[in-house]
Amino acid sequence: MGDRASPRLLDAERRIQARLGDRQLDFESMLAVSNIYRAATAVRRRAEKGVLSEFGLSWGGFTTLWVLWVWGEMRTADLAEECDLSKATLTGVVKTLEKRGFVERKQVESDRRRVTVALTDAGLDTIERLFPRFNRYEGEMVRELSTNQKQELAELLRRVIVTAVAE
Amino acid sequence: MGDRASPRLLDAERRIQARLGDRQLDFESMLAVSNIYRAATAVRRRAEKGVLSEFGLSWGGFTTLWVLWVWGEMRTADLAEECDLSKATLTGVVKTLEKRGFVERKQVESDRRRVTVALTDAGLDTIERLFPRFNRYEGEMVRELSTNQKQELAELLRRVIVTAVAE
DNA sequence: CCGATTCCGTTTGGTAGCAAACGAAAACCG
DNA sequence: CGGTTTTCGTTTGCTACCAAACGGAATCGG
Repeated sequence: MGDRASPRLLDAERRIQARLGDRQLDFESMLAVSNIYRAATAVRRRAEKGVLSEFGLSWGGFTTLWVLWVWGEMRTADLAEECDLSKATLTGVVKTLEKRGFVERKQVESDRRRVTVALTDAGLDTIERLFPRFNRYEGEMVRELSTNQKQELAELLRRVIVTAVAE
Repeated sequence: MGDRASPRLLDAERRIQARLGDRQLDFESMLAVSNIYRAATAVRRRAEKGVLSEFGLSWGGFTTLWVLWVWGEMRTADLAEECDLSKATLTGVVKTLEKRGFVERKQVESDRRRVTVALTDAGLDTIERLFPRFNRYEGEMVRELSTNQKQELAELLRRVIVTAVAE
């Protein structure tokens, strides 16, 4: 209950209650959700300033490279879904990755509306050197958690994801 | 163990291992970190498409309004820190909020480099109507979790935040 | 005092992110 | 076939986000 012990947060809670008047406040949910967001921001910033910047990659760029590495050449639409990005955003990310020489676009002969994206040799080399370091960095981010706690965390988050994604 | 049970993920794990060869993979950490990010994205998107869009606010805009509501008029630098944004980003967010009529800037008389930001009447009215709904939405996002699990989740994330933010 | 330094918010230039509109290509169907 | 509809990826227009550079204002040191 480290959060509850913080005078900073107790103060905030008191202020919020004052603003809310009689209306009830679901403090546990508020804390859970806001911590999800803060953790994600912190972890992303850390990754981008640390490992990723050395390779000239953003979080989204890394994700895209990683997906292509694991799954191989893919159509734009599938790649976007796998990266959890809109088609429009993926177009931009791929454009940047192309500029950096990490990926290449290929027109599909049988259907000229379609385009596939694949790693270049440089992209392959980069992700193969980068991923082990990224995975090590991930380990550092959760180093205060036991193996069980990591699994517990992943599972709790999975339930939130399922709820949030469902329409 | 929901994640491990998914054939989709097992397949991915196998592929990653194949790419990695003999090098070891810290799968628990990978899953924990990637789920943090996916959960944050899902929760944010859901909030922006649901509650927030009705009020013409982004996640960052809402956060800013909320901080100003709880803490009152603030200097730009403090507001940026409290919102966990860079000064530059906050300038933009405040500009948007000003355009929408939610906040106003005030030059500080005693030190003309400084600027404070405060809620307008419209901003106050908005956040007072919005926050209860946002808090209800937060509850929905974690409705699959017991109170203990919410606290557990918040605590596990707090440890990650502390690790990631420390330099 | 006054020159150098520090402090503060904004601007600049870049990437990332989305929805909606678009244009070309394929598929559908009468 | 040929017109309509659907399916693609991209473009457009917007907000958000950051680091670094900037420029005005305050402060510090002699």
